[in-house]
Amino acid sequence: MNVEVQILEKQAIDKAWSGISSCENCGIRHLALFADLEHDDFELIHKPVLEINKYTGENLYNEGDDGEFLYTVRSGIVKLTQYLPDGGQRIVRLLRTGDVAGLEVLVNPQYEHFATVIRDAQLCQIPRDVVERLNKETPRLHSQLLTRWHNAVKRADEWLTELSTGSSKSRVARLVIGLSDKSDHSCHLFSREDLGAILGVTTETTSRIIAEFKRDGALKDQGKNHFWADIQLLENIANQN
Amino acid sequence: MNVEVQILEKQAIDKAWSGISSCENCGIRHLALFADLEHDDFELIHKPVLEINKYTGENLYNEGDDGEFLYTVRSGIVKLTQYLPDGGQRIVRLLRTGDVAGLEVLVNPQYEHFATVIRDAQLCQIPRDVVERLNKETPRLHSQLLTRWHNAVKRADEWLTELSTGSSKSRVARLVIGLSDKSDHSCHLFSREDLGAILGVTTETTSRIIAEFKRDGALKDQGKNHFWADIQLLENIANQN
DNA sequence: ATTCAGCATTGCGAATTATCAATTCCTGAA
DNA sequence: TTCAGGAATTGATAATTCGCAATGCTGAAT
Repeated sequence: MNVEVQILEKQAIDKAWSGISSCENCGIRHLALFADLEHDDFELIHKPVLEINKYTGENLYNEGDDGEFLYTVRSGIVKLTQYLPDGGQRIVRLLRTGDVAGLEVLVNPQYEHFATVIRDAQLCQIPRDVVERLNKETPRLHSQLLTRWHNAVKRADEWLTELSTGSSKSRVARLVIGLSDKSDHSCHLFSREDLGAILGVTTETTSRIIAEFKRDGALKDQGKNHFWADIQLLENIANQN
Repeated sequence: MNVEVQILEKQAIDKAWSGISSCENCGIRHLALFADLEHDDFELIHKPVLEINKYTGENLYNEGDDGEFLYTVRSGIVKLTQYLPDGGQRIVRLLRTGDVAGLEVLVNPQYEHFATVIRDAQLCQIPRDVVERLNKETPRLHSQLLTRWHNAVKRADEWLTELSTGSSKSRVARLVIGLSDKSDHSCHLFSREDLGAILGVTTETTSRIIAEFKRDGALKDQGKNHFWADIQLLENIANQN
């Protein structure tokens, strides 16, 4: 490697430290893929990691696309969707702060879902090369990767047992609980359509149930899909019927 | 390490090569966790890997148990089940030849499912220590582990989109297709109860639909839950309605 | 403040699925 | 071969959920 290239890379690294994205000093690093990296490891980042903003409704990538980037969610929420041949769709996971979208491209070159922002998000766009290189050169990424995968499976399993088992009412209740902040009872929901696609239930059924929760006082509407949630009551609903 | 221990270990390794379980010469190694290991790596196996037989209905481990072993499925089928607080149960995955049960103990010390044999199985019982040691000492296990996890997620996602979305009839059809051997149209099903727990549907509904498939000629009963399957017809059923 | 478009809600009849209770069918053991 | 017990199937009815259409609500733009 010649000197010029070294300088360019050094600059890129400096930039990464201070400007566009300073992975090493990242505020959410303890949550992120690079949590365990050490100072020297960051020098292996030879391509820029961009910090990007995406707004509700915007798309990160499509199933089948060539997977050039991984995305770490800094804030906001991203949904991963899959479609059936007959057009049926299903949201298979929600990604939140610290989660990674597109992990699969480390194993397979194509994305396996449609990734769409459903709550304004700040993301780190990490070139696949960078992660592959780190994965090859430092063992400190391994355990994070294993943990990530483990987590994805665990969540998928929970999704299945909690959100796809039982009556619609129980399932909506469990979902609402999962989207609630237990400390202050606040709850920010998505469109009824998305909620339905998470639960495998029609938009109307979801709407009816949420409207019922409102009438029963399990949810109090505060506008813009913000609610106050009676967690206890919702848990009762979730565990019966 | 003293000489005696070394000898014991050497014997254990020899045994592993020839007797109880010869991982290096394993007939399904290309499918198994140890696929990429090289000759020297096998010396790192310091505890015996047992080959065990389990019969339908037998249990491998329970959720919450201390995860002492991982199990590679050599033949047969193992179901992984999770329970809801309200008693509802859901089969979240089926493991077949080459799959590993209990991978999660590499990340977390407790099993996350109930693992039960639902078709007579031959298994390799691998002490967690062994895998952890290999994971530490040889990079050749990493990619297998990542691939395994990736696979588990992929399957979980498919399970969700294909087996938990759409009408019961479509879902039963998709499940039957998935359990069919496309080359000879043979299909070996499980109890209606297990099929129901896979699909999140009652035993009776499952039974009715399968009985209907039999009447329609989509399935031809050959006794003991063996069937001949009209894949094409089943696919039509799966993709409509 | 008004308007409009996109969601959310609701009503209603149809279709699906659950539930409970028989029967019938198999299968493995005697 | 017979028999007992578990599993599968079926029936009848209730409960749930869907599908479609109509209506209501909300927030952003004018």
